Amino acid sequence: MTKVKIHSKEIPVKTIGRLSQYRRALLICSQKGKTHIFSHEIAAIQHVTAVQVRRDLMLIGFNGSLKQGYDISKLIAVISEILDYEPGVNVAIFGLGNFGRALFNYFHGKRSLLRIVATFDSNTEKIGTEYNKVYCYSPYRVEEIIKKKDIKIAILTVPPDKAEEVAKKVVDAGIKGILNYTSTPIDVPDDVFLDEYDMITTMEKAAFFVKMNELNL
Amino acid sequence: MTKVKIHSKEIPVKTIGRLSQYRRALLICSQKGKTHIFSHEIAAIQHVTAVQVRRDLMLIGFNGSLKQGYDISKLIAVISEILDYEPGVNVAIFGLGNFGRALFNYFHGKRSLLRIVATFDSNTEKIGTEYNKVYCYSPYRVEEIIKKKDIKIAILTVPPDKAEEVAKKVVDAGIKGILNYTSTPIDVPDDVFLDEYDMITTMEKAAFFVKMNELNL
DNA sequence: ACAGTATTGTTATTAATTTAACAATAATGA
DNA sequence: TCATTATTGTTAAATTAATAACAATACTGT
Repeated sequence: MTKVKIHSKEIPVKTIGRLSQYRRALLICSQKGKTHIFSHEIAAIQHVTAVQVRRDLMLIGFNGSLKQGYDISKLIAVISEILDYEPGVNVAIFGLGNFGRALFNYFHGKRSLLRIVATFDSNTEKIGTEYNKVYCYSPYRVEEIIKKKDIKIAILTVPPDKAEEVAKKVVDAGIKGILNYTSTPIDVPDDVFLDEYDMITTMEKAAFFVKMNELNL
Repeated sequence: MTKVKIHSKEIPVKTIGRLSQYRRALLICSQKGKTHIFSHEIAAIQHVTAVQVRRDLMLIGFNGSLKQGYDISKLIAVISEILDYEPGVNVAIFGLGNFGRALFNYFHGKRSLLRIVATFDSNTEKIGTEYNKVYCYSPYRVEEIIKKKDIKIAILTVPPDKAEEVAKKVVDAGIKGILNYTSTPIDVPDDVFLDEYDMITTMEKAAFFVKMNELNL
């Protein structure tokens, strides 16, 4: 899926990602008391080009004024209208190791409409405990809890050899979005959103560039 | 930077990333005793298309045989020739919170040529201690240690308001690759590799898709 | 009043990436 | 022997994304 329809207009998924970034920049500016902002200012904060900002905002039909630029609070509202989903989306973390806990903390309270409402781990010492007030369940209860708590997004930080199995299980239970942080690529049906971020690949790319850098100079 | 020269051929950076993925798939197959593999098999493991695999391998000049496909160990060797950098690249983690430690563990021992040789944290309780045998230094010693230990890649997991400052500092000290896991976008000179992964944006994208999914059905 | 300036909104162009198409090839088996 | 099959390697087309170009506009200062 590369494009999405909003107000009967096709919008690239990449634009959606940038809108989220723009909003973050806008929220910070808003907190500082700023009321208006120019495309090149947004661009500078999120290191994209000003043209791209204008293009993205054009796509969602948001207009700025020539002398003041864009009205920050209105733009936040419009972006939120697009991105947010009242009354929010419930999220669960699968695998409560270092990574899982780190993501939990990284996230905790940052977005009121995205709530981590459950965690799962196969370690019997963790099952039944609470981490930051969120209960840790046994893997046996995946289906039951996903349905009962209406969980729609799964964050996968399980060991690589468990990734596929867990992915299958959560999709069957009704999960509609997976963030896969294991090193195992997984397959999901077309109607499930999948993001896979693989740090090892990223590191290898970085190392490759270091090599290029040194060999070509 | 979108393309790279290898053997006087232009190779897209995206291909570099996929080569890293292919190698991982190949290593697993190799361990299972498999000696040859078809493009569609690699494709299935890493969920890309077979055409793309063949195209990527064409770009690096690797040939398979018509009936057996690609020789796994030779392909691993060729990819390693491209990606790896003897005698390895030294890496440091900046910010030894949950996230930093998680990345450390995730990584530890996975790639012998990519070594985490130092960590930095401003917490005085952590400074001077060792985490998994790797020393934690004070931020004051960034420049000194980067140079002394020949560190080339920085993983940033510091608080968002410190990201830019730390980035500037490490670039000045000679870092050539940054993996930025803070929520603050940073700017680096053209010759420094930068990867920014922002989990909040990703989550918001996932939530957006959940919303689309439910509204359109 | 009017030239100069800075910015938006939009179209056009270029670049990058992916997907499709297909000839070439080698093995298989009737 | 010769059609069938499965696969590679490569070129061509299509798609997607980013960049550039520029008219339109509204404000500023002279």
